[in-house]
Amino acid sequence: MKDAYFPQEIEKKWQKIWEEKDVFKTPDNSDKPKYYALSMFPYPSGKLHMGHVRNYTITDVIARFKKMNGYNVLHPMGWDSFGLPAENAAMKHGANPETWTDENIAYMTKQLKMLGLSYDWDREVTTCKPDYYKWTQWLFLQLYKKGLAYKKEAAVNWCEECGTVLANEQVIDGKCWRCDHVVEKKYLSQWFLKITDYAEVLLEDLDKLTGWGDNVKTMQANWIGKSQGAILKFKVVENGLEVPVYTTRPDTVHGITYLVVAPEYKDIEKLTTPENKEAVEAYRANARKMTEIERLSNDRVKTGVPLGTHCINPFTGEKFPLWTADYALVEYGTGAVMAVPAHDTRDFDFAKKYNLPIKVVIIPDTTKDDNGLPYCPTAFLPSLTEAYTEPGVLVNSNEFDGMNNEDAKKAITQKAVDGGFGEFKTQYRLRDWLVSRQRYWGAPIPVVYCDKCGIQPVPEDQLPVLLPKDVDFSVVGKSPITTSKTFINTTCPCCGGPARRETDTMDTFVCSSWYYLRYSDAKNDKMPFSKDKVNKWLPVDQYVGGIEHAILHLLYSRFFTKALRDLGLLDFDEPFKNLLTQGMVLKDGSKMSKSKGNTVDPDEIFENYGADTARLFILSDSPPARDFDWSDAGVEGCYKFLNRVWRLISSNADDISLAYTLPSVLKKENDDMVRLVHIAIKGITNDISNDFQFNTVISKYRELVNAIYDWRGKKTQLDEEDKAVLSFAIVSLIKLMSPVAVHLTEEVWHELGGEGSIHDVDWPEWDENLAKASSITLVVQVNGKVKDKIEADEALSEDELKALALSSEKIKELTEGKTIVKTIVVPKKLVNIVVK
RNA sequence: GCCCUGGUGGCGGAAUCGGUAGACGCGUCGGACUUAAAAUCCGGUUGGAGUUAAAUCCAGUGCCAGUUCAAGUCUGGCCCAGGGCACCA
Repeated sequence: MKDAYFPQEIEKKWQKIWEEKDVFKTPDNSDKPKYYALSMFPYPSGKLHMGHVRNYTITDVIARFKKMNGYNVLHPMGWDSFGLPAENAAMKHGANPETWTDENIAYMTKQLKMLGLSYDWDREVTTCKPDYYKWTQWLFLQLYKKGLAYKKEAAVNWCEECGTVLANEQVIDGKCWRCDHVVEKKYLSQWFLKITDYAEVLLEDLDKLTGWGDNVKTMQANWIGKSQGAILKFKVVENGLEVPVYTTRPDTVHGITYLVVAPEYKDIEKLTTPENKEAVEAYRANARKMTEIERLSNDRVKTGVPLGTHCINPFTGEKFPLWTADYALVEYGTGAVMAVPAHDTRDFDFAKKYNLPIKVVIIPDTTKDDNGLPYCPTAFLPSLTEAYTEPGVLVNSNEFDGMNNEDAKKAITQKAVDGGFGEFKTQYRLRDWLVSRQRYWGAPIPVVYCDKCGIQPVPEDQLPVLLPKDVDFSVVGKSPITTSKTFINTTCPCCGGPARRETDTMDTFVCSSWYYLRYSDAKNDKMPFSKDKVNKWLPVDQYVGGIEHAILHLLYSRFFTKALRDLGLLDFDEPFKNLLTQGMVLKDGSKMSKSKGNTVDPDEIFENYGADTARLFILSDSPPARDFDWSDAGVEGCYKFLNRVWRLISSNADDISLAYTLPSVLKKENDDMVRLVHIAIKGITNDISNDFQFNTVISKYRELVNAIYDWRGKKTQLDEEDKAVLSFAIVSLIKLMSPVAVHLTEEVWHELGGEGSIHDVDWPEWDENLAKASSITLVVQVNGKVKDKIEADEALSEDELKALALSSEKIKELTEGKTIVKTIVVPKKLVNIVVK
């Protein structure tokens, strides 16, 4: 065995051998239980970044650990390869998006192999290849036939920079998620997937996801945004029309003093009197001009204009005016709001500004005010400098006076139901998912338009609808796909007459909403996947990826799984049983990014230190879920550690044998060493099993290595027993390290005469009786403070421990002349003497 | 404003059940080896008091209370940081 560690040499060698010998193939049929470990697949942007390295290393170690523990592990990889960057690169360099993408995939595949990841490459999935997007299109058609995909004219988010519409989830603070360009509203006819049909079940089933973090579940719950309330309908005095409002506060209905409709409200013209028409039109025109960001900005002063018409409150018979104001949103609820300034901060601000009346109908739930006088609404009113939004009891509310406001919500809505002017209503914030994109590099939406027959799905036997190659990427203001001479004109599948193809492609998030299913049966050319295989492998046992997909990809995938279950394509209802959201990789306290110039190129690390160092380091300093601060010194430290491991083994190689036999009775120092190995096996196994705490796993590698060095350093010559102990320690160490330092351990395994691959051996086991020190350190406290530590036999009884503690000179001194009130004994650990 | 996560040395972080706070590493300081450097090895490193040196003592896990023989850990009330949602009625 060589004296020095040459990672570059051994890593290349083993990567080649593993590939030749198909070490990481996953058989579909096996007696072992299945385990599906999955990393979020990457967009082939060009090169791997450290975030990828972290993500894939975490999943790889999990996959290898599970394999060594007797599971048949599925650990695949693929490419989320449709999307705008490829198209932009094509426009910039005059290349084809496909060529650009293929080159990137080839380069990144090489990098993934250099990292020593245990993928079954036979299951590779590439979303931009026709053999994959054929099935994306097929699934779209199944959704269409079920009424879950539909086209409608709607106000949609438009990014001028990207030249396409965006889903709500892709608009962050009013800006495009990809390019940060301000998003505008446009009225366009677009394709949607009906995710709102699943709003309730997507929310409810979050409870089933016990293997997900609360942060992600809360984000999804907030995004779905369920609220319980009522629809109340108000008759317009002037023309008899009805204006329905959605409210979560039906208990405040007696306090309505005006009503607001959004500027875009559909019936707003009918609700406006001729005298007010001009002012209302001007206000609406102004609202249209404003960007979403301006309109939603929080500190904006509220504005509005009266429409001139009035409604009657069916509860009180009171007449109140209608206004339009842009603090009412057309897309939420009914687009109209009942205003109760006394009990809503927004209405309060508005009423103050326009001098509208404020009527108190809820007061704090107490019978006396600060002066000991009974509360009354008129006394409460002058003190009202802001809306009272807390719980309380009703006043000024006829028969509901004195009722608790929570009870009143139900009672008042019930009265509206009985009177025919209202209903209970559950409202969600979630909108349908806009999936059409006016771009080239995506899966074509498989429909055609016929003047006679309307929208027609492409027959399934004509799939895939291939992307045309004869396109001009230099066009501005429209999708390159529209420049194709061969793509657009086709025949109607229904009447055979002339028809046009849909030129929009699908959001890439559609492609990525089902890729994890395809891995179970990646080469199927009859179906997206067979039901047997998908049911066998899914759900994913451990999914690992970035928190940035907390809503987007993870919500869409959950929706897809539920929809495909309802289509009968699979039998489970959640795709990802356990989710690990890894933290970001930081450098100098901020996220690695090209613009900040603080990136570290994985290639350089592989070249200078080897993949094993990179793997070890990326797992070492922080728990996986937390952000990880990259430090060059830290990399250096991990490299030194691997060298230290190498030297430990190479300098003792002649004394290590894989076929060792440990005698049952050992010398004291050898017994202690064996115990330390058992402690390490137990600790490392538990740390991996328990939330994948790889940082402590690695600190335990170091402790074990330090202990073996210490033990060895005390011996000048080794007898047979010593050699067996050394062999046991070293063999255990390399097995424990094999999921992380995949190449080094394989090399050492073979240098020591091992057969096959260390990655096929079983995970070491520990003996519970040996996984602890031979004696205990008894901690002696006086009044809860540590005062002495005594080595003791662990077999001692409580009374013996107590006696031992009291026999300590130190304790005698401290307790002298004082009364021992109480003595607490924690077996095998601690004695606390309470004195006065 | 609401929700989630977190707050421990110079730094990353460790501490199954409430039971030795600071494992392991980085950095740093000192030493060994060397003509020298690198590499390697050994030792110190929470703060304060104390001592020639040690022993030893006191304080200490964001803040304030509480429960307990014992609190980083449990309870109540705050403060701060990061993230998510938000004129959503």
